[in-house]
Amino acid sequence: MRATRPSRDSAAPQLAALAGLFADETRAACLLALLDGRAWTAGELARCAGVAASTASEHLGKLVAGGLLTEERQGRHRYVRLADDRVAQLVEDLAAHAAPRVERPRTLRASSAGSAMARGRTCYDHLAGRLGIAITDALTRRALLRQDTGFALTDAGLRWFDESGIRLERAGRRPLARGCLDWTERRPHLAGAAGAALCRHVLDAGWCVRIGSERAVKVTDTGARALTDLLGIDAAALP
Amino acid sequence: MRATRPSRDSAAPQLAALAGLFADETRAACLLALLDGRAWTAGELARCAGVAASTASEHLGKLVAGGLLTEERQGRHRYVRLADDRVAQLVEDLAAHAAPRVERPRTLRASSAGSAMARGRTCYDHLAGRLGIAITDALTRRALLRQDTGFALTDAGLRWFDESGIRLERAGRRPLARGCLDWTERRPHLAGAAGAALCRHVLDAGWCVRIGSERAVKVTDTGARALTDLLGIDAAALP
DNA sequence: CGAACCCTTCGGTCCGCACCGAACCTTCCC
DNA sequence: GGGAAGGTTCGGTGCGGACCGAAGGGTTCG
Repeated sequence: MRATRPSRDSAAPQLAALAGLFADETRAACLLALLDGRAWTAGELARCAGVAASTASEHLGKLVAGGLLTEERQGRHRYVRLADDRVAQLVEDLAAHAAPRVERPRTLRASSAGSAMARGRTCYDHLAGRLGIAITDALTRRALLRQDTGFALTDAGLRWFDESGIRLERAGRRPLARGCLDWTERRPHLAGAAGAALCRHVLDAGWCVRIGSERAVKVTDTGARALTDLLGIDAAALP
Repeated sequence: MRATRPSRDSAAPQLAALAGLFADETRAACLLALLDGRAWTAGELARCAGVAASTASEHLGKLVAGGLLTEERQGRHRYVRLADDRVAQLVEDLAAHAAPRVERPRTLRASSAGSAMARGRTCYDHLAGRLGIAITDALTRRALLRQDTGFALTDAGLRWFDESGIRLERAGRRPLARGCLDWTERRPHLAGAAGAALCRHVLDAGWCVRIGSERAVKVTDTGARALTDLLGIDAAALP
């Protein structure tokens, strides 16, 4: 048994316990998969992580008990999803710090498979990849978003969301705008309540569609026109 | 041996490995202690964490190898500090997520010892506690800092730093302003390059002094006057 | 009702690792 | 030079936990 000194205050055990939830390859793989913001069944995650169903079940139990996931049982299925945007942010932050290297795809096949994700994808509940960066940059160029002194919408930005018919959830403690480091672009894209609202609108309006059942998304023709109109994004620059 | 499925991409092992560095009580205690931004010797950290010197040495080796700490050897001493502000932010984020409870001090002694920290302290390289919050609020009230649509300095805020003679480091990729969740106040205070510059100035100008060798700081009389002049902070409201 | 399916619980195995004390190295000081 | 102090390396110990397969409980569907 280890000595408990007074200076070892109560924060360290809690920090270690939280980190311990991430500190397993299988659980990490589950959390990364769940970063798409959707609910997965226990079996899907087990296959995704490459472990037996019983093993995955135990891991999910720990993640739920630790407050990182919420579960929803429907019939014989157990759906789990990330508990909230704060957890998603934590996973993103850790992943961004863990993978500081820019990976060059080795083969043509890997390159094209990866590039669908690199072109555009969802990151929990907002847009990422070159698409997310292009939108974030366009907002910044039009002085709707301010990145030089921090990360915040401007008054013009608030008006733009209002005039575009994108309703912002200003309730709750979630920040309106937040920078989220993009894995592939290594630069921040728009996250927070505004990023979520924008992503929802873009998907609802049919400006973007999901590719298969993956996180990758692609811009539709309507979407390209709309983005050009609203943000002056050059259609040729869109992924 | 576990099967390595294709879907278990390269990110999960890296994420798990990084989290593993935090997932030990002793290492967590070291990282939290190092959050004061200063360099500690291996022996100090060993005593702080309540383990043998040999044990601490091994832990520090792992943290350095993992890129979380940098070391500097001087004579027979081994000084370690957090590698950079990104690491500090990661520790803060994890700690903030791990300790969602507000702890009520049990004894009078603990209360007074704790309240020095609660009144004002440094958090890596910026100010925290009620002092940090008071300054952040004052900046916000005077429209020098914008928190309602994200977290960024305003143009007036840039001018204020310039006119106050607080030089901002705008080089590097570090954001100028960033919100850092305050442990004791449960609200964000100013971090980032601006928070660091402000903290440095406040200490250099003698507006605040460190209490003993701890993280806690207290406002001097000169400091109280200066803060009232510059930011309109009510001296009575200062900790 | 029985079969197929999804998930969980339970035993049991095995590996990793946090820990300590002892020995050793280096630096500093008398 | 000798001794003290800070730090590291090395064996050895013990616990925690990740894993699997088998068995069992619900749920759905034929």
